[in-house]
Amino acid sequence: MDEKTEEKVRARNVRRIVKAAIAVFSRKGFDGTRIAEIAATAGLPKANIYYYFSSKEEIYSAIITQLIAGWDDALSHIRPDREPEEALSAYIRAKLDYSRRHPEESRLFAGEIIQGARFLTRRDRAHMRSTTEKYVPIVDGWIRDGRVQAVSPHHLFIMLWSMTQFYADFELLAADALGRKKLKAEDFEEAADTITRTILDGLLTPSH
Amino acid sequence: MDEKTEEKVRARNVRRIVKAAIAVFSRKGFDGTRIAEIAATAGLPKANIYYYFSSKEEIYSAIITQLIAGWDDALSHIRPDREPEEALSAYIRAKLDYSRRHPEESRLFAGEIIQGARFLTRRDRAHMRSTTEKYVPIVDGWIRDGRVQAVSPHHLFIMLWSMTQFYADFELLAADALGRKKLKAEDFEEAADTITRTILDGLLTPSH
DNA sequence: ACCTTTTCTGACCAAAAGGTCAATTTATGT
DNA sequence: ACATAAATTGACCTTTTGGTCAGAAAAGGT
Repeated sequence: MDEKTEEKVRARNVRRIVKAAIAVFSRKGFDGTRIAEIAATAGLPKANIYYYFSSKEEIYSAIITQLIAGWDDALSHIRPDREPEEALSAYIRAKLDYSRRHPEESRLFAGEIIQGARFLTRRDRAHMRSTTEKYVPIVDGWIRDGRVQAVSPHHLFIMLWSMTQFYADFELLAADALGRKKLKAEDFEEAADTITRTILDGLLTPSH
Repeated sequence: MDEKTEEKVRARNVRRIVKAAIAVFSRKGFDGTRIAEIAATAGLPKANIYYYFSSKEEIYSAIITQLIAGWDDALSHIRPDREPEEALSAYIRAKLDYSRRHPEESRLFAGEIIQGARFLTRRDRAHMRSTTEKYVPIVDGWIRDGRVQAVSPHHLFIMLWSMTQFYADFELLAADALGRKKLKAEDFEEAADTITRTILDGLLTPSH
């Protein structure tokens, strides 16, 4: 093995292929993606792709599952058993930050959902569902304690999710609206501020 | 002509084809769509499609342009030179209502943007841009008059757009989150209420 | 009735794309 | 050094697909 890295050949190539696949799938969608293009991007001959993956769908599904796990990691450090103000503000920032740093994965996933989640497994869906449900009682608790207005936690999460995703998934529209060619880090900053301020002001009960 | 309708054959078939194409494109995306499937959905032989349209791209582009015009119509009756409360609340409801009634077009457009707006013409983009810009000074005026908090109008529009689109574009996620199989009209109602209340409470200055 | 224009459609084609395979090369353990 | 397993790859196959076309059938006008 004359490679510098100690990494096993298999692991390295799988990683290369997945990375290339994310780039292509996110730009072209599942149907628009050509295995030949993934191969070219990864710098491998097409047949070699099929040595590691048995089909286009297998690559795609692997990416989706890995991506959902990534979201968990990104959000797991958020401890919502804190002040609603802090917890929500941290959530918004973390989510927006994740969208900014992983726009390709974000778009890939968005495309998958828009087209009916053809390859999203039952397990993946259940996993997402249960993650949401974990946070619902916390918000309900805040409402019971009179710390936040009585809103549907589910709709609240949908609102937060939609706004934070938008800047990555529809970057093109957001950039157009802001008169930019491409979004900058400061645009994400301003987005976080605006969302946080508006939502929190609207949500927190006057007494706080 | 032994058809009952007075409609010209050409107009009728073009309409049929476009309708079928919207259904298929929205589910499969541009690359995933097969002309044969559009033909089958429209109840016409494939070759007949090519009598009316010269390529797949032509059908697709026609739909996109028509769709953007539709948005204008849906939103033109909103007169934002009213109270911010009324204007924004009407905007949210109209936009959400449009999303609910035209989910296919909505998703078709979302897919197009996510994949880099490959077929969105310069004119279409400019048109969208200028529509946004038309509303910016109004919000700025509200801020100057101290009626709403000082927020970036652009980010505000992005927030409104993202939330109202979400229920159509990512209906699957929203339905999962709400524990439904498919969104009902009442879910859209509740969404409108939640969004309106939260955003307005956060936006309006305390004195109002 | 006759001519012109529009519409219709089965058959066909070339290119593209997912996937296969057998033969070869490279790594690994002993 | 040798044997076995892992990795590589060009050539190839099959199916799919966007698009074409020539001739037939309706429609429309006079």
